[in-house]
Amino acid sequence: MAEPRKSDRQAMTDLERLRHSCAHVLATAILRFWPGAQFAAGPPVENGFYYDLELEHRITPEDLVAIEREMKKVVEENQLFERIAVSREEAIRLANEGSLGSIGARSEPSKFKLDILQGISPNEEISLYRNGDFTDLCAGPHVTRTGEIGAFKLTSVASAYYKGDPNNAQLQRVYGTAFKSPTELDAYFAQIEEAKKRDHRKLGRELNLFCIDEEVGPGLVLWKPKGAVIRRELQRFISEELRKQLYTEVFTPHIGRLALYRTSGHYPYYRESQFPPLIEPEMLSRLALEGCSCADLAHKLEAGDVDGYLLKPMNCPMHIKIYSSELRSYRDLPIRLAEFGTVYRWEQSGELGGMTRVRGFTQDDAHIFCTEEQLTQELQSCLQLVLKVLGTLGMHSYRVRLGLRDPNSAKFVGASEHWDKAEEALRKGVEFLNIAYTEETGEGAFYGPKIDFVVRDVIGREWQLGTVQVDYVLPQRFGLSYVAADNTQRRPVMIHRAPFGSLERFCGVLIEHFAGSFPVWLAPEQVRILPISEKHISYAETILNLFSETGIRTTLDKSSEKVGAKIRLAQQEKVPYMLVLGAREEQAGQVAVRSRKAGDEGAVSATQFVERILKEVEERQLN
RNA sequence: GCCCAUGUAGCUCAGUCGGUAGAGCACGUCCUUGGUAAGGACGAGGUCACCGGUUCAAUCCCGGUCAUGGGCUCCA
Repeated sequence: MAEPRKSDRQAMTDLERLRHSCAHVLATAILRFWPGAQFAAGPPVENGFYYDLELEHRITPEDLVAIEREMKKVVEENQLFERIAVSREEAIRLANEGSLGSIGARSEPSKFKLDILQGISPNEEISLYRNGDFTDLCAGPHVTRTGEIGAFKLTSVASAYYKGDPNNAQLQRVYGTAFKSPTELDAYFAQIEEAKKRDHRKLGRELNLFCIDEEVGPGLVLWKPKGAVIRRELQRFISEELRKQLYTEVFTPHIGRLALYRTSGHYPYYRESQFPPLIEPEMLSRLALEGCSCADLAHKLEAGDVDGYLLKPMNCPMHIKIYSSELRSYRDLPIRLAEFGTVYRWEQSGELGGMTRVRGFTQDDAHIFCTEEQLTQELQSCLQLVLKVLGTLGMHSYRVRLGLRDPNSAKFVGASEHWDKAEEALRKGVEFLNIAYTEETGEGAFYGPKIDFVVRDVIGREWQLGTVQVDYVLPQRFGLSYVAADNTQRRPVMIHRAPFGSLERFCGVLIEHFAGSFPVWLAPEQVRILPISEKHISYAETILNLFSETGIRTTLDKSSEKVGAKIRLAQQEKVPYMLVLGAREEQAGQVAVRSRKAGDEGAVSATQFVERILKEVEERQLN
């Protein structure tokens, strides 16, 4: 489940060593075209390697072809990779004369290499690697000769900031991949092609699940009838579980006063990730008369001189207000408020994509208000719920991340003793459930640590789905309290949790997980009736009515196509069950069952088949 | 937001070295009534993303905008 984290270079696998060496070959080839290119870092990555470089010329896809040809030559030259240990002074001297990440000395120093050198600790040995006439500052290791790189391909060029910091220089990043043999390379690309077929954006369109309309807005999902069925079934599933666990459901509006989010701290600290505030019409007119500029308005909003409404970026402040609307006793706790709450966030335009990264989404949200003593137990229940959800859907390839605060970052608020308690409670929770997890600093929410369930999509990107978070900060900011047994006012602790995370993202991942072939309980269309000819339509309608009355989502294909064509269409649309109805079935009162997966299953009585489907739905079978 | 690429019919894509466009699938009508992955004929469909420039003439060349895709950054 958990990926081994790439740490020290000595731990490089053979494949990583090969790919890292290929990055050097890439640099060698690029320098033959542009000797002045400044190289930064060129590590192996999950599916290949890249090398970052600064170069005035923009590398085009055509350039990649030419570079690839040149790389082939370097491989054919079968150059020896030679390790050279040097003193720090010598390395700095070479960097200053431009000889690192370079073919020979140059007029400009190797500035990135120089900077990297500065970061190497004094007790660490500094090494260079040379292949042919290309020398690079590099800890290695490498393959022995360039000829060992059996097969490679450059895949794309993108931009990246030096050391990932947007304040640094913007570099060009050339991506590629490499394998020991051409067979493996081909298999890799074939697998990518295969994965693309289950891309939720493609399937979402083909299966009419959802669409995103330019005029409605980027990152705003329209759930079409078939997608809506899936979403409704997922919501129903969650609601059932919540009822069992004594949650209560609430509804809250989509907008709220800016003041609310000032108290919570979402505004103005996260204002760049929110839709800008809505200003009351009267206020807007008055400001216009005063000749207020946009800059003034922004300033007034930030300073709190002008109020407005915010499209809600989170549900918690509203749920907090429901909590504080009554006097609470320790006897009432825990109070568990759940809502499928739609929130809006201004995600950066370059980050939007399909259903996995959107600007408006619905969380299967809930907030639990409890005493500190109840915290551990509640966290365990929440984590169990997430596991139940993922288990029911057969999703087993996820990793669990415990997101902690970064003590050096100003992003995190709240007392450190609260963070410690919260982190400890979460750690206990995952350990109690015996889940493998990794701890990552800086991955916490601003108000507290969290457990995230992270999955990968078809192109290997990671997405956070389910999340369980502990929060001491918001109860304090909103002055929440309950009356304890000793008649003192105590502060409750809050848990934020969402087993799906967001319905949009979860559905996107789910489409890919099932490759569009949803289990019966989720399938938008569960049964399609295929009469052999028009003569059998009236029998087909009888069957349709019988099925529809039981709540089974059934349709009838009345088209004048032959059964073969009807079957083909139903298969393409991934309908789990087809019922072929002709004279034989009509006479016997039966239905000929064909399943999406197993094909022709023979005839059974209609009621028998209804029972089978109802059972599969009831048990949420994964078939 | 940044870098690169892309934008032609509902979908997948051709095409025009500048003279306002084409295929397959889907869709509609008709014929066909066929037993487990494509029966046939005809037809309708496009301001070639949008705005501006160059030109006698722009879908094509140039500039800008928007959107999509891949990265980067960010992510409550």
